[in-house]
Amino acid sequence: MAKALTTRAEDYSQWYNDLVIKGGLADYSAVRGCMVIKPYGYALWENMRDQLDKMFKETGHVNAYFPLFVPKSLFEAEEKNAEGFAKECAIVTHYRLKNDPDNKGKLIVDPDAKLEEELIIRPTSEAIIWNTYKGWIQSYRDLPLLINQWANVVRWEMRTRLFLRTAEFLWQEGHTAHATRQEAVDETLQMLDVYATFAEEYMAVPVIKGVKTPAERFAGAEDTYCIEALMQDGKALQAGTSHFLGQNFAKAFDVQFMNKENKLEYVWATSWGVSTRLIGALIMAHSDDEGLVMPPRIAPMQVVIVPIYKGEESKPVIDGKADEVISELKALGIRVKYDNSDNARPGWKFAEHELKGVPVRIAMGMRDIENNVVELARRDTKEKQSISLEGLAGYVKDLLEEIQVNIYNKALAFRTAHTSKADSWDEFVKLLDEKTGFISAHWDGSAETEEEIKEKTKATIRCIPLHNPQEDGACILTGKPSKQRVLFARAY
RNA sequence: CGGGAUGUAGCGUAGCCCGGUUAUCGCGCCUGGUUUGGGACCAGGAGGUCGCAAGUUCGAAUCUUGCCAUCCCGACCA
Repeated sequence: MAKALTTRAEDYSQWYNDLVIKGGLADYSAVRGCMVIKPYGYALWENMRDQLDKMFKETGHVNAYFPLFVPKSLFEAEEKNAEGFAKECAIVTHYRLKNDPDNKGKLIVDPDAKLEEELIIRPTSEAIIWNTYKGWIQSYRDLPLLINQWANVVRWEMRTRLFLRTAEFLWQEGHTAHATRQEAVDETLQMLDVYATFAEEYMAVPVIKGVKTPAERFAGAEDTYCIEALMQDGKALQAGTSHFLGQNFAKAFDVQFMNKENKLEYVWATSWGVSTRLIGALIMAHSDDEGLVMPPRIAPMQVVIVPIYKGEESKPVIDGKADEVISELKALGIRVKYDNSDNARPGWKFAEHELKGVPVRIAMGMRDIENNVVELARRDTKEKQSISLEGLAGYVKDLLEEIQVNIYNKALAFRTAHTSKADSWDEFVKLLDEKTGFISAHWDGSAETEEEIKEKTKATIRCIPLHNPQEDGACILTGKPSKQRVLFARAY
């Protein structure tokens, strides 16, 4: 029991930290508020990224790259956007160091190397991108412009948490320009669907699509759409956002195009992004007290094979059989690792791969080979069974799909069990404290009420779900009339 | 930036109140060997600016002051 994990019940935050660090995904770095993504965590991110990238390309987008630095004058061009991010920006003021004359071996900032204009390290790239788009768009023939960027951004957060909120994080940001409002709105909703599909079908995390209230809206957007996921501690996590930016950025950066009628018009814009925060969502949605649970479709390792040697003479026999199984699995496109390292015994390897969340484990010893079987264990249910070597690869392929579906259903059942309706303030508070999760309740639509509910309970309106049924009701706080329920939760 | 706590080996820790040989223990690490069906065992070994600085003292991990860092709770947030 060398690597005992903290359990969910003992300390949820510690459990999460243990999973990230001991599961080998990431670690704290020497830089305050930043993290190091370790190879296993990065492999997971690469799988997620590749799939998302494929989906972006299928919907007509291309990738490009824009500068890390945003001159302050560009940054401040769209006022609301600038104001929204101003409090969390890292700023470059100088471009040179020099030897400290008073302290040998130390460096100081060279006061002669002060920049005339400060550079903001991008907290998001709207400003630099729209400044660039201005030069790319003249005619309706240049539209739509559908570009995505894979990048890092910096937001100087007060408090950080691995994957969920770090000072620097990896993400993708799509920035599109369209000739009409409708086209831009359609794009915004299309990308929201892409995110929801990715979350549900690949990450096995059920999400609710919705629109944010004005108070929760992205700085500079006309509408912010989001996908909201529920974590096992009953808190919600915003897993992705898609913004309809209207003509705000076009006007701020003077991006106009000549339409078919030979008239100048401002373009319509969207932006949308998901980040490494998705990894945090994945961890908290599926993992258990034994460790991570990786959804097979994006798991860095889908299958691990552990040989169980008995005496030197068994090694070539087992290795030989394992080689056959590995080539069969690989032929079906399955990511498989043969863990024949000699520095850990089988029990240690079992526990280690459970901690890392590998969906399927195959154990092979002489006993199995004599009977033409292997021991197959699935991570999601912890079930073990003996399976014939005949047709094993096909069986594993089907099993991986079954596991994918099963962990999605498990997460969905959890969310269903933690989604309730509240029709009075008392009921609302009670549900929030005792049952936790999403609470569907009436709200009078005012920012003041939203704020007061937040102050009293720490619960925020996560979203107004799309295709929300309309029904008459009374606001849980003020009793004023309301036309629809909105989704409340405490959130990360 | 406000309130609270904590800094001892890669990790987790004892010692501190009440100053006194060579700083404790576990895990991990290295070497050799025996092992391998749920986190092996034996033998040997390496690893420390006790967060930093100053002070008190014959003597400081221990007491005092200052600084730094981290964590938790707020505010902020993908």
